[in-house]
Order: sequence, then C-alpha cells, then structure tokens
Amino acid sequence: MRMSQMFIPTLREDPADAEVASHRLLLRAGFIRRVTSGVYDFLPLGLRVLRRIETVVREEMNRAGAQEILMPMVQPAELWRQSGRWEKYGRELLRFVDRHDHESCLGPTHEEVVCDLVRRELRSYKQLPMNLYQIQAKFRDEVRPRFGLMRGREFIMKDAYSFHASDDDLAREYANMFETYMRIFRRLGLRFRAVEADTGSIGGRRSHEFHVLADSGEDVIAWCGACDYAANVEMAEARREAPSGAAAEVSETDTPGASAVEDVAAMLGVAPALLVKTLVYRARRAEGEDELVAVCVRGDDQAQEVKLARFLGADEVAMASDAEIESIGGVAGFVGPVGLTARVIADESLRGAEGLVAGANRVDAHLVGLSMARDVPTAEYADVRAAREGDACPRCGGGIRLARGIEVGHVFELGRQYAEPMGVVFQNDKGERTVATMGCYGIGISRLVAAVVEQCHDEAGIIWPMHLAPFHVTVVQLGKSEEVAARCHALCEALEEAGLDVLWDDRNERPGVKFRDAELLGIPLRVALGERGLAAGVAEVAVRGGEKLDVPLDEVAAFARAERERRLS
RNA sequence: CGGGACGUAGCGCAGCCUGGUAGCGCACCAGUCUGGGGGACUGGUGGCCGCCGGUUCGAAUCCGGCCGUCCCGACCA
Repeated sequence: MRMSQMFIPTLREDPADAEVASHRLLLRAGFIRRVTSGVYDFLPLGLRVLRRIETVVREEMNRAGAQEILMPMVQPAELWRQSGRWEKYGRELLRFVDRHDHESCLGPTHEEVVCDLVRRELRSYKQLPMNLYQIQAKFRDEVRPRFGLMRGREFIMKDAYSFHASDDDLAREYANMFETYMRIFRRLGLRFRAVEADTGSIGGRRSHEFHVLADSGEDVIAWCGACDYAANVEMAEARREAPSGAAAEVSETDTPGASAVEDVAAMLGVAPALLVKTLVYRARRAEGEDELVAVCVRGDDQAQEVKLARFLGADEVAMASDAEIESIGGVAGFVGPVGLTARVIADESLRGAEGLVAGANRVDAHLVGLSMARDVPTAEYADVRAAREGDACPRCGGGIRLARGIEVGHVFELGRQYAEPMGVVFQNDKGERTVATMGCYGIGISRLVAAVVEQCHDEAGIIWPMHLAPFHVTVVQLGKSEEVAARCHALCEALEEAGLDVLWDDRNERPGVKFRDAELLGIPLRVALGERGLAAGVAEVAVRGGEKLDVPLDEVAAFARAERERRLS
C-alpha cells in the first residue's frame, strides 16, 4: 500500500486528553479517533490490527470446536424480562423504546438472545454439546468510560456460549475453553495470567479471568510466588498473621481530633495493625430492603467490597452516609463495633484478637484493650479484607504478590441460571425433560488492541508483535529520484511476493519525518532505501525496538521473510 | 453520582485577572532551495473564542445557566 494514499492521520504532539500509553499512541499514530465518550472510530490501521486479533481468536475458537454465528445488537426487553435481568442489570443496560412502543435494549452481552435461539431448536441430547460464538459490537453504558479503547461504552467482543446435557460435560468444555484462551493469549505474544474471579453480574458458579499484565490495568490480581494459585483481589483469599496486643480491660480514652487510623495509632502509640477499622455499608438486594452492616478490618487493611457483597448476598454495597451511620448508633469518624445496632461482620484476621483499639461511637473517643471475643460476641466472621503483598497463600502458605492487570478474557461456568428461566430444555437419553447447563466465554477484542499497546511500546511509539502488526514491513523511500522510487517499488513487490504485508512510505516528506512515523506506527520491520544505499547496493533493515543492518538489495525479501517467520513461531 | 480541572484554527497552547481590531508553534496551500532522523526562506488559507442568556457604548475576557471533555473516587463480563 502506498502510504501517500492511505488515511493515516498521525499527530506530532500528544493529544491533551489521552492519559495512558495505549490511548495516546493509538490516537497519535492514527489508529483510532474518538466519536464521543467511550465510542471510537477504527481507522484503516486500527481496523487491520482488530482484524488480526479476530483472526487469531477465530482460528482458535474454530479449532476448539465452536461455531461462529452473528446475533443482533438490538434486543427485545421481553427476553431480558424472562431471565430476570431487565430489572437487575441496572443503568449500564441502554434501554429505549421503538416507534411501536416496544421496549428494547442494546446488547451488553447475549445470554438471553442465544438462549432464545437455542431453545427453539433444541430437542434432543444428541444435539449437544454445542458451542456458539460471535465477534460483535457490545454496548454498555459505563458510568465512566476511560483510557480510550480500554474501557469503552461500545466495544468489540468475542462471546461464546456453550450448552451441555450434563455438568460433567460443561466442566470438560470449560477446561477446553480455558486451554483455548491460554493458546490465544500466548499466540498474541502477551504476558498474561489466568486468575480465579468473581462471577459478577453475569452470574454462575465458577469463573476465571485472563489478565494482561500492565501498570495501567484497572484490576489488581494476586498470585502466589510458590504455587500456581492466582486470583483477582476481589476473590483472593490470602491470609495474614493476626497480631494481638496484650489482653486488657476495655476502657474508653480521649482521642481529640484523631479519626484517621494513622492519627489514632500515633496518638495512642500503638501499631496500626492493632486498630479495628469499622466501616458502615449499605447493602442493596433486588428483593427486600437495604441493610446497614458494620464491617471490621485491621487498621492497616482495606475492606474488599466485592467479597463483602458476596458474603451478604447483596447486589451492591456502598459506604453509608453519616446519617445512616448515626441511625445504627455510630458516629462518623469514630465508629467501633461495640454498641452498634447493626450486624457486625469482622474479617477472619480479627478472630480471637485482643488488646485492640476501636472507635467508641462517641466524638473524639476510642476504646482500648478491646477483645473481639469478649466485647463483640455477636460478630460474624468472614473473609472481607483485600489481599496484600506478602500475605500467605491459602493453598501453600507461600508469599502472595500483587500486580495490576487488564482483563481481556473471562470464562464462566454458568450452570442453569439462564437456561432454567429461559426454558432451554431437551430430552435426555432416558426420555426425560431436562434443563441444559451452560458456559460462557468472553474476550475483549478491542480492549486487546489497547492491552497490546500497553505492553508493547517505547517513547517513540508502538511496537507491534509480528502477528498483530497492521503491516509486517514498511519501505521507507528516501529522496524522490525516479530511480529510488522505482527500486523501492520493486522492493515492495518482492516483499509482497514473499508473503508480507507492505506499507510503502512514498510520501514527499523529509527522512526524519518518515523514520519517526515508522516508529510511531510500530511496524516491526523497516526497510530504508535512498541514493546512498542504491549506490552501495544495500538497504538498511531495522527491526522495531531492535538492531539495524545493511542487507544487499536482492536479499531483502528473503531476509524479511525469515525475520517474519522467526517472529511468528 | 461525588470531588477536581478544562473547552480559543486540524493538533498543542497563550490571551481572560485589569472588557476595546483574536494570537503563537506545528499542520495545511503556493513558490524557491534542500533531501539518511520531526529542514530553511517568502507569501498565503483557515475561528460561532463550546452553547444560551445577562451586565456593558462595547464581552474570548465579567456574571448566570446549560452542554461537552478529561482526571480521581464510587461503579463495572
């Protein structure tokens, strides 16, 4: 392709509103443009990368036995009512009414539609198992879209749904998909980690997330340095030592103005770990009234709200207001577990702890010498703290480490939670009417574009892995003599002959501009040819992010092909 | 939804405090020179100063409302 004729609007300067590397570089290099918050155009280069990722995903899904279909983006409310999610999904589901006053929504995920499709056709166990997938635009009306393609409202996703006659067969397919995902992310050349995960609003019994490791990631994952335990911190069961102070009588002491953990600890001369941090949460459930609960963790720990919500069986937990805190006998800033009229959920690490300091539920006062067993006898114990670096692994006791990750894949054992209400039934081998069991498996295709850039870039620009590069090689034409142009053209043809996708920079620009753009775009191989090289019979071949060397003109194509093969294997 | 910042040419920004002809760099167009790491010179093009209203003889500038964007938090397969 002639670069002079392609739509590649590069920017010399960083866009003011792009913070993270992938957002900044994808904009600068002319891969994407923003249409509105969380919604992007894919320009020719961006689309090429997207297609490459799709191809890898498609090949591996097909190989794993899944079949590609395409479902609609617009979905009728009645299907969502059948699954119960029309009420449950919340404002992230973009709803609208058509001209006939029918309620609809833009699909954020497709369990309902695929169940509707399958239930119409499924009669016999002999039709199972079945794994259907699609690669399609999703819409989720995110509260806060950000970081370009990383968290968009509209995004491209591969979603697969499998149907099974038995839980055993579902477990088999889950493992199959898990392995398939491992293969996909390996092929994409990413540093990633599979972790145990919360099932969130999709629901189901068991799930794993696949995270690309990157500091800009929005998730934190915990893993064990000694065994293969790994989990999202929303799940991670890491344990800590439970330090106790000296047993003592409980008494109240003045702590004027000291509310923050560090201030109280400093004022009383005790370690922050001996403080009991008490947080009041409002738990919301689809049915029933909101409940206020007090949550106790160590002063140097953080509460983990996803764990808490799971323990409470709540759809959502949020920090309570000062007024709500007072309604259960607490005082904002000085809340403690003693004397509250709400349930007290204490983290496991507080079980049996003594000699603690806690808020006295009175302004400017704390209790010292607190014993959980003696003074908070009604406390319920649960794992509600966030794992920290250095905690003990729940499997082997090894040291837990934390890292940030970008969630690019998620697999779920759904079980019958959609199939049951949606009526996905068949006759089993005994002629009995049976509800199918399901799995679902997602990959964020457009998010992967961003994730790859987060992992593969330097100051100068993107460094695409060979698999994903919009072009394998760019031929940089230096100078504008007919001779140079002709030889560059011939080089391009030879490279294409050798099976490479070639971007020919035939623009009337200075060499510096072309070199910088080649680096910004991140094309893995760069072949530069001008009068000087022509005279010597060589072209300069540079590997993006690597070395450069002169290669005789008639060997360039073979060299590039070998280089490509080497990087693809 | 809470907190913060911002909105002036395609991009990056100044001007606003202290009201009086809308600026700079890059990009773009024409020309000359140049040609292996964002070239030089000359001459140009391009603006609803986010929108609506108010104050004023006069508003990019002051005031009010709205819209949009970004960041932090809350939230999230």
